[in-house]
Amino acid sequence: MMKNDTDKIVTLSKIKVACQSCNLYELCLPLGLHGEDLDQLEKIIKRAHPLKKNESPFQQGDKFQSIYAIRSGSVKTYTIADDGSEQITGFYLPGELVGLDAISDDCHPCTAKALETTSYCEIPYTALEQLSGELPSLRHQLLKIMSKEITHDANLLMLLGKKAADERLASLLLSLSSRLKNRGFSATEFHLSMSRNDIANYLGLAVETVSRLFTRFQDQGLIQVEGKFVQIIKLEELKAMTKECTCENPKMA
Amino acid sequence: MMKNDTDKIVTLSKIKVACQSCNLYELCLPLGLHGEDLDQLEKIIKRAHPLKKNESPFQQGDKFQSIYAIRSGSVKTYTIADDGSEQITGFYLPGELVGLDAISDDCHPCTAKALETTSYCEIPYTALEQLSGELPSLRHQLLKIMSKEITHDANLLMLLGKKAADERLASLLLSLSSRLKNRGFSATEFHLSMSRNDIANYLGLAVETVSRLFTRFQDQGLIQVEGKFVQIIKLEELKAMTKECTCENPKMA
DNA sequence: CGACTTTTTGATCCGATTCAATACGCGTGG
DNA sequence: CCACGCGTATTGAATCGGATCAAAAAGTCG
Repeated sequence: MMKNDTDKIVTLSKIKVACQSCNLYELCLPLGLHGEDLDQLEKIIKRAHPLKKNESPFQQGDKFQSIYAIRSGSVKTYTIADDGSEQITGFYLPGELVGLDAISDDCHPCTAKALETTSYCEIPYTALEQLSGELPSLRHQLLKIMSKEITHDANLLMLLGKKAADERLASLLLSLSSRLKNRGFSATEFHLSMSRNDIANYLGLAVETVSRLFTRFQDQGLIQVEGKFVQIIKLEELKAMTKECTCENPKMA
Repeated sequence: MMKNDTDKIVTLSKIKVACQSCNLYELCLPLGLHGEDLDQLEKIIKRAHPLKKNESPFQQGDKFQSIYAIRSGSVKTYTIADDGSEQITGFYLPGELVGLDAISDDCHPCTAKALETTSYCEIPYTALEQLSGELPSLRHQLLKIMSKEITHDANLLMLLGKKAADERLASLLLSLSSRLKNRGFSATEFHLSMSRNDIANYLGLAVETVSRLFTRFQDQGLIQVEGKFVQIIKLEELKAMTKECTCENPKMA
């Protein structure tokens, strides 16, 4: 915890530190690598300057070169439709990989943008793919992470497909909570780096609805909100909310 | 085309035929393999009896063993919530891989069920992962396919997140059309193997809405429907529908 | 401090669900 | 072969949730 905050002020010398000594190395790219394997991975990873808020590591349409591992901060990814409207496709927290969706077409299908000051590592993909041929554990983890992304998306699909507005917001809060928890942060108190607008966009709701929901959740004693800070009071009730409310199809076996 | 239909009647001897001589081998698992590489892949693939309608190659919660490649027919995948309601997460057509979402947790997060008589190949995952360490082209394709699944899901997210009912149905029809086209089938005339109920469930709509939309699309001259047979008349207009109707957020840069 | 953006709150409106009923398709058995 | 029954699909009318429109309040930043 000595560096959650200090992390934001990164000097060049600090940046050059190797994965081995990076305090986040077991979070970011949780590849379960050890010893030599880790050495090899380190060789291909580039450490980049931290992004300032609203800066982008890559833009929609850019040629695909690298995967990005978030070390601290957060980013959102979004696609822009022909008419200029944007759709947020995901929020990424420390320890998560951004850009996996670019592998198939060799070109980024979305733009990533920092929601706050964000430091990350860049992993050239060709090298990663090649290296994964040599290291079974790396290969295993990489496939696993991609699979997780698929599962995650599928869940979200379900969420957006048939969930009511309140269930959607509850799901997002729970998702953030559990992901932060996995990375060693508090599961019940955290800071929303994204705006209400971003949340609304992501959940497929109007900003007004999101705002009203936050108020309602608070009135119901489920959470405590103060601007961007959220405290989850009744985790279990929130969970129940996302599950049971499947008010439809109680017919089929 | 000598086997689209005859395919459904598969004798044991036919099943034993190798990938090399399988007329679908370039569709199913489009891995771009040749010669020896293909030989090696063949060794790990199991051919299974075709599924009859409503049969399942795997159930939600089953231990993850294999990936399944559809050769003919189609399946749906769905998850069952605690309350028993089901959410369809995808439809899979010939040449597509089912079960990739199970890699991360080593257990299938959804059930697959045949929508019609369906033949498939079973690919033991451990062997596939290991083999992909030896064959760069296999590794490359596998990652590519998984990435595509992620992109696909993300698109769907966008669709369900903020699209109106008509745009959703249009998107589904277009998705089926383009996927069938890629596999050498007609892009404009096809058979919907899933029920209206399945479609509604997948798109997050009420059955009645789906039904009304089919009628409306037909009235508008966009498609021709006759039960499960669909003919797309105005492909371009359907496409336009899914794009432009992003009536929201015309504000942000 | 003042201009601008983000968030909240209120009132109205519309699309999609829900409820209800009828039509169709298909397999079974008379 | 047709009658029957059950599941699936279509169509109509009423209701409700969330979007939209409008405006005030709270942050943000130069």
